[in-house]
Amino acid sequence: MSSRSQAIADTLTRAILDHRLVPGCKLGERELSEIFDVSRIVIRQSLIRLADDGLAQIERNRGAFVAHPSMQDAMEIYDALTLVEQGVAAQLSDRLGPAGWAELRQHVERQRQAVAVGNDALADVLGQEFHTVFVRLSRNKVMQEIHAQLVRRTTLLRSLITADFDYCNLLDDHARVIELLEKGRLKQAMELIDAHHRSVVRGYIMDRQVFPELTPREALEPYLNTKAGEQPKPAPRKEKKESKTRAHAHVHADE
Amino acid sequence: MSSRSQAIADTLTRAILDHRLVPGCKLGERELSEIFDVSRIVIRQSLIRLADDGLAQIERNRGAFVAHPSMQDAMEIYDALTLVEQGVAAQLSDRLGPAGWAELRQHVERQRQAVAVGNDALADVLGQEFHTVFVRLSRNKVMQEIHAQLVRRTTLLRSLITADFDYCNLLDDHARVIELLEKGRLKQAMELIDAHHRSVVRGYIMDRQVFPELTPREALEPYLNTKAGEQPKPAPRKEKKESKTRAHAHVHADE
DNA sequence: AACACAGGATTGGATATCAATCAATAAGAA
DNA sequence: TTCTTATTGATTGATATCCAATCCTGTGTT
Repeated sequence: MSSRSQAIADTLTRAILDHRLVPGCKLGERELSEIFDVSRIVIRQSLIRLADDGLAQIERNRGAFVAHPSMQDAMEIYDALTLVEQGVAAQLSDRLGPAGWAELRQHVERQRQAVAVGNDALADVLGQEFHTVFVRLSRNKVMQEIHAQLVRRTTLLRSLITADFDYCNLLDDHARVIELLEKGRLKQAMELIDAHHRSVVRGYIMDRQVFPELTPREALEPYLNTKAGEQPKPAPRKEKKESKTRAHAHVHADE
Repeated sequence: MSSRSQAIADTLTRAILDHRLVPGCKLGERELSEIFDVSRIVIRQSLIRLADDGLAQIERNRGAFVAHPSMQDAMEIYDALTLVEQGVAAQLSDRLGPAGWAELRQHVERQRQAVAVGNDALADVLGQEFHTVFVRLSRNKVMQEIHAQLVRRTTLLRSLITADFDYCNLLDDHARVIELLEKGRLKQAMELIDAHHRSVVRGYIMDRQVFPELTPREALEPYLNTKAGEQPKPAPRKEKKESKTRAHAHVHADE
C-alpha cells in the first residue's frame, strides 16, 4: 500500500462521502492523530490531500474543516460535471464499440432489477456507478480522475441539502441516454444529460447550518476496526428526522 | 500568504513549467530542504501537492521525481483538454456577452502585435494565456482549476519533446475560433479546437531519455533570490543545441 | 454594555531520532 | 572472469518533542 497519509485521506474521504463528516466539521489535527493513532504530521499530509481534492478547506492558523460549498460552488460543480459527461458522451458516440454499449445496458439492467427487488441501497450505488462506468469507457484515465473528483464533490454537496424533491423522474435517464447515443442522436443525449443534472441542482435547498450530529471520533470509528480496506459502511444517515420527503420515501440519490 | 509548503510547491511548479526541472529528475527531500532552507517535512508536503497535481510522482521508499508521462498519457491529457475547451466553447457560444467577445479579440490582437514586433517570448506567453482567458470567461472557478491543471501538464509534456515541427499554421487558430463561435458555428469551432490540439500532439516525438542538464540546486536558484513572488524567469531553455527546428526558428509553443 | 487584555488552545514549523527499504558496492563461489 | 550473495550506505516514512505565531475566549475594567 502507499503512504499512511493517503490511506487516512481515503478513510476521511469515505466518511465525508457517507455523510458521517458533514460540511463545516472541524478536523482537528490532534483529535485525528489520536483517532488514527498516528502523528500530527501524517494527519496534516492527509488534510492537504483532502484540500487538494476540494473536500476540505484549510484556513491558516485555524485548521481544516470539511468543505462547505456555497450554492454558487454547487452550480459550478454541476456545470463542470455536465460539461465533462457531455464531452464523454460525444466521444463515446463516435468511438464506442458494441461491447461498450452492452456493458452500459447491462449496468442499467442491474440497477433496474435492484429497484424491482426493492434493494434501494444497491440501486443507489449502481446509479452512482453508472456515471463512473460511462466515463471509464472513454479509456481516458485523466478524464476519469477529473470526473471522479467532481462526483466526490457532488456527493459532498448532498450533505448540505434537504433531499425533499422527487428524484423518480430521473430513474430512466440513464437508459434514455444510452438509447439516444446509440442512435447517434448526440445533441438530444447531451441535452438530456444537461437536464438530468440541472433538475437535480434545481432541487437543491441548501441549509446554511448543518448539525454535526456525530463527533469526528464517532464518525470515523466504524472505519477503524476493519484495518484491511473492507467496506464497513454502516451508513447511518440522518434518516431519523421526520420524513420530509414528499411522495417518494425511497430517495434515489442518483446524482 | 498561505502555507510555506504551498509556496514551495508553487516554486517547484514554476521550475517544472519553465523546463528547468525535467521529467525523471529526482526531487530528494534532503536536497530540497537544504535548497529552500526548510525542514524535510515542509518539502514532503510540497511534493504531495505536486503529485496531486500530476507534476510529480512519488514512489514508495524511493522518493519523488518530476513526472515522466508516457505517450499514452500525453494523448489522454490532450484529449481531456480538448474536451474541456470544446465544452467551454459550447457554453460561451450561448452565454457570452459582447464584452467577453471583445476581451477575446483584444487578447488575440495583443498577441498579433507581439508577433509583429518580433517579441516571441511575449507572444508565447499570450498564446498560452489565451486558453486561460477563454476558460475564465465561463465564470466557473471549478472548470478554471481543472483546465489550469491540464494546461500545466501539457506544459510539462513539452519538456519531453523535440519541438521540431511547424507551429505556424496554428497561429491564427485562436482568431478563427472566436470568429466561428461568434457566428454561431459551434460545430466548426469545436472541430477546429480538436484539430488545433490534435496537430500538436501528432507532432510529438517523445524522447525517452531526458538529460537533466541542471541539478535541482541550479534549476531552483533563480527563484530563491527574489523572496517576494516576483517573476525571475530567466528561462534558460535548451536552445543551446544545434537548431533542430526545421524551417521556422521562432517556435511558438502555443499549445 | 463595550472594550481591552491576558491566557489557553491550536496550528505551522524545526529538530532529532528510529525503522524499513532500496541501491550499490564488496565479497565469495562457480 | 562472471555470477550470486551479503553488507553497507543512503533515503524515505514516521514519531516525539519542542517552539513561535496566531486565534479564540473569558475575564476584568471602564
